[in-house]
Amino acid sequence: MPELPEVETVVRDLRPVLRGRSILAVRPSRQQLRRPWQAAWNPAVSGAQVEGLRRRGKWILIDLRGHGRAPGRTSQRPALGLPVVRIHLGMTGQLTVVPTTEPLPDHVHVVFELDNDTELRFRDPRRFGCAEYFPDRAAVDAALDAELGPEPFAMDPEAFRAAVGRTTRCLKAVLLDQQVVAGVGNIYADEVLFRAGLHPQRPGSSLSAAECDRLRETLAAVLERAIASRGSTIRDYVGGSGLRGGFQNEFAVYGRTDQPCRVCGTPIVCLRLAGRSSHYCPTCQPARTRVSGPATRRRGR
DNA sequence: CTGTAATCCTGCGAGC
DNA sequence: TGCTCGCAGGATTACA
Repeated sequence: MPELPEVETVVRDLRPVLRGRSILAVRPSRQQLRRPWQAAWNPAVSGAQVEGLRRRGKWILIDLRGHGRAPGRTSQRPALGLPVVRIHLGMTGQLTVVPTTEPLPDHVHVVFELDNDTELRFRDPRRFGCAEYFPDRAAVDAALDAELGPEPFAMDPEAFRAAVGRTTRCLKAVLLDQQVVAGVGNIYADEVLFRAGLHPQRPGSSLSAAECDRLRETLAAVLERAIASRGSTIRDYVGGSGLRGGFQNEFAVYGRTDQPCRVCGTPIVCLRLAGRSSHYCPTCQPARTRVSGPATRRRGR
C-alpha cells in the first residue's frame, strides 16, 4: 500500500517523536515477516539512541548512534558503529509511536521499547513488509543506491530520457521499476500517467524527449501534492501519528473504473499491466501519439 | 530482454 | 445471515 508519499509522511511524523530517544529493547512477535528475525537485534539495538529518520524509495531508515549493550566486557567492544534499522511497509505496514499503556492490536510484529514510556510499533497484517538490522550505515546506503534508481525529485533529465528510451516495456512497468525511479507504486503510476496524458501501455522507447520531460515533471509534481495531502488511504494506511491520508479524494483514475473522466467524461478503463490493475482515460491518454497531417500515411517501405 | 503467473499473507466487499 | 470468490498500496521468482 504505502508508496513514496505515504512513507515520507510516516517519516515526517515520526522524526520529531523518535529523535534522541533511546531504544530499551526490541521484541518480535511469534510470526515471521518477509525475512527471518535476526538474533543480532537485541544486543545490537538495545541501548542505542535514535539519531534520525530518513526515507529512500519506499524504505524507512532509522539511523542509530552507538551499538547498545554489546556482550562481554566494555573494553572488548568494537569501535562505536552507526547501526541502521531498515523497514519496508509492504502492502499493509503501519509504523506508529504510542504510549506503552495503549492496548496492543492484532498483527503487531515488532515492538521497539523507548525510554519515555512509549513504544514504536510495526503492525503489518499481511506480513509483506520487513524490518532488518544493519551494523553499518554506509553499507546500507551503498546497497540501497545499488538496488534503487534516483529519487523522483530533481532527477537528471538526460538520465531519465535515456532510461525510458532504452526499453520497450510499457510505461506502467517502467514507472513501477524501482531501478528506474524509486518510490512509485500502483496508485501514483496511474495518477501520474493520467496527468501527463500518456497511455500506460505505450512503450518507453516511443516517447519523444518532450514527453519524457513532461512525465518526469508530472511525476515530481504529483508526488509532492500527495505528500502535502499526507498520502492516500484506501484501507489500512495511517501516518506515524495514526492519521489517515487525504490524497485518495483527488484520484483522477485509480479505482475509478467505469466512472466518468473528470476532464472529458469518458468512462475510465481498467487493464491488467505488469501484473497490476491499471486505470486510464482512453481519451485523455491516447494509445498513439497524435500526429497531424498526411505525413502519417503509410509510405512505401 | 519482455511479459505472465505464481508466491508470500490477511481482510474485505461483492454476489449469491 | 453466511458462504465463496476475487482482489488489494509490494517484491521476488520461475518460466515461456
